[in-house]
Amino acid sequence: MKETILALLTAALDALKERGTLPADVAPDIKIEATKDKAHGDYATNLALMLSKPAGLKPRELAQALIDALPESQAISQVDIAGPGFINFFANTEAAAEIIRTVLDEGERFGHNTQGNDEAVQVEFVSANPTGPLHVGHGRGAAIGDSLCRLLAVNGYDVTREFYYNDAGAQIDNLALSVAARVKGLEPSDPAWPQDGYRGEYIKDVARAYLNGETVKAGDRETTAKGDRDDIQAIREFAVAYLRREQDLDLRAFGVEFDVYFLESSLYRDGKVEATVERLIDNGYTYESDGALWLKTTEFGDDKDRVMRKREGGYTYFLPDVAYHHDKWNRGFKTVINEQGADHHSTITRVRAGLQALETGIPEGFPEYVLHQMVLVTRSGVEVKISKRAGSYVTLRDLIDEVGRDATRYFLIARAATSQMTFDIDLARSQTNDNPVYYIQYAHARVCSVLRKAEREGVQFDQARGLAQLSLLTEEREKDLMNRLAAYPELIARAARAREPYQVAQYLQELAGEFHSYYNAVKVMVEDDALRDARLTLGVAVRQVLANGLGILGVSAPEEM
RNA sequence: GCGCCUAUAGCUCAACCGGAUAGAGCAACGGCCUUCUAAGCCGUAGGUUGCAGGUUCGAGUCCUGCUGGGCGUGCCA
Repeated sequence: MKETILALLTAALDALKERGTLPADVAPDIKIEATKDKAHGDYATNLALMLSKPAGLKPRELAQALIDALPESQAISQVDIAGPGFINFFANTEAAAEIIRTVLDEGERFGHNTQGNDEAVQVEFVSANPTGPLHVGHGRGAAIGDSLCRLLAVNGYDVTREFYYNDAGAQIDNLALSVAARVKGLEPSDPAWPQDGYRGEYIKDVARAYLNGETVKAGDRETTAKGDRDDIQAIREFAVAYLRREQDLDLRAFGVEFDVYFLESSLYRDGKVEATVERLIDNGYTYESDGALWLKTTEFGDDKDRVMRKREGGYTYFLPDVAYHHDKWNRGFKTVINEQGADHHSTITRVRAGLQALETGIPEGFPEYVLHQMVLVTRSGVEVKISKRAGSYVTLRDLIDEVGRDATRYFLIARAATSQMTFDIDLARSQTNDNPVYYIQYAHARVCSVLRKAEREGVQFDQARGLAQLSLLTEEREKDLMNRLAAYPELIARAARAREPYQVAQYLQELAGEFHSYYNAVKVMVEDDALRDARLTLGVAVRQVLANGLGILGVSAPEEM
C-alpha cells in the first residue's frame, strides 16, 4: 500500500515539475507514514510541508496541487488535506485486505527481505569470561544478541554468531588460584585465601569435580581432571573447561547457540598477538615509558595513550582484542557487531584505535557496537547485588528455572538496550498476566483455538473461499489489523537497520492488542460461511505474523495455553 | 575533573529520518463470562516529556548550558 502511494506521489511530483509548479531539481525523500489517528486516514505524507519553500507556495496550496495531480487509483478511496498541510490517504478496504493474501502466500517468509544481499555479518555477544556462571547481564546480552542475529538473517544477511572466551588473562590466573585454594580446603574467610579470589560457591564445585577426576566436554575438547592438588596448570585448564561447559549448558537452555567459539589463547598460540605488536611498532605508533610499551591511541581520538605490554612483560587485554578484531576483518567480515555490556564501552575507542594503527584499510567505524545498560535485579522489592567476585548474584540459570525461558527472553529484550532496566523477579515469575509475553502468546493460541473449535463443530474452514471473500472484512478493527500486518515488513527492515530487536517485541504487543480487541468485539464463528471464512483467514494471517515475530525473539508460539 | 548512556503518567517502559490531540502495561476506580480460552475486552482517572535557552512552519526527538541517576576513566576484562 505504501508503495502504491509512493508511486502516486512520484507521478504527481513529476507532473508538477513539468508544469513548472515545482523546480525540476527537487528530489525529496518522500516519507509516508502510517497514521496514529484514524481521523487522519491510513497513511499520511508531509511532502507539501517539506516542499513548500522550494515551491514558493503555502503548504496547503501545494498539497492541493499535489492532490490534483495524483493519478487515479483503485487502492485509495479518499485523499484529504489536513492540519498545516499533511496529505492523508484513506486506503480502499478491499485493496488493504490484499495483505492477507500476501501473508498467507509467503508464510514464514513474510517480512523477509534481501536488504543484506547475503553479506557475511558477524555478531559477537555474551563473551563472558569462563570464571563463573552467567549472570542476568549476560542473559540480556544473549537475548539481544541472538535476536539481533535472527533479525539480520531475515533481512538477508549471512550471520555468524561468535563467542569470545578470554581464557588467557589475569582473571583466569585468579580463577586458577581460587580453585587451587578450594582444592586445599581453604575458605574465603581464611587468611591464606588469595587476594581478590572468586569467593562463590561454584568454585567449591569446580574443586570437587577436579579432585574427583571428572571429565568435562567444552566446545570440541574434552578435559579430564588430573586431581593433583599442586598442579596449578592442570587446575587452570580444568576450571576453564568446567565453567565453559556450565555456560554452554545455560545458553542452550536459553535457546542460544553459537557458530564459533573463539579462544583468546589461540591468538597467542597462532602468533597473532606478536604479529599485531610488531606491526604497531613498525607503523610507529608505540613508545616505551615506565618500562611498559604504549600505543598512541590519542592519535585516534582516545583521551590518553594506553599500555599494551606491561612492565612485567604480559599484554593488557586490549592488545589481544585488537588482534582478535583484525582477525575478524581478515576472515572477510566487513560488518561486525559486538553486543556487550555498557560497562565495557571504554574498549570501543581503544580497539578501533588499535585497528586504525595497523593501517590495513579497516574503516574507522569498525567494528560496530550494541551496548546494553545494566540490569538491576530486585526480589521482594529489594535490590539483589550483582557481583561476580562476591559470588552472590542472580544467574541466568536462576532466571530460566524460576521465570521460564520464554518470559526471561522476552523480558530482557523488550526494552531498548540503552535503557537501564529493572528485572523484578517476583513480577516476572508470577504466573499471572503481568508478563506481556503471555499476552502475545495468548493471541497466537486464540487463533489456534478458534480453528480447533471449527474443526470440533464440523465446520469446514475454506481458506481459498476466505481469500475470495476478503471484501467482507469491513469492520474498522479488521482494517486496523490489516494495516498492522502491512506494517510488519518495514518494521523488520527498520529494526535491523537500527540494530534494535526490541522493536519487534513492541510491534507484537501492538498486534496482539489489536487482535484481542477484535476478538472481543467481533464474533468469528458466525453462521455466514463466507464471512466466517474471511474472518478465519484474517485470523490465520495474524497468527502467522505473530509466529514470525516471536521466532525473531526466540520465544515460542504455543497452540494452546 | 573528563568521556559514554540516561531523565517521559505513582511504577516499568514506548513514541518509526523532527510532524497533527505524547501512547501501552502494571497499580487505582467502574463495567463485561447461559455466545469462539476472562492469561482477554470496554471505560474512568493519571503529564509543564528534569530545568533554562536556541534552531524550525512544527521539538519528547536536533543544538548549547545547567541539575539528577548509571557506567567508565586499571600496566583488570
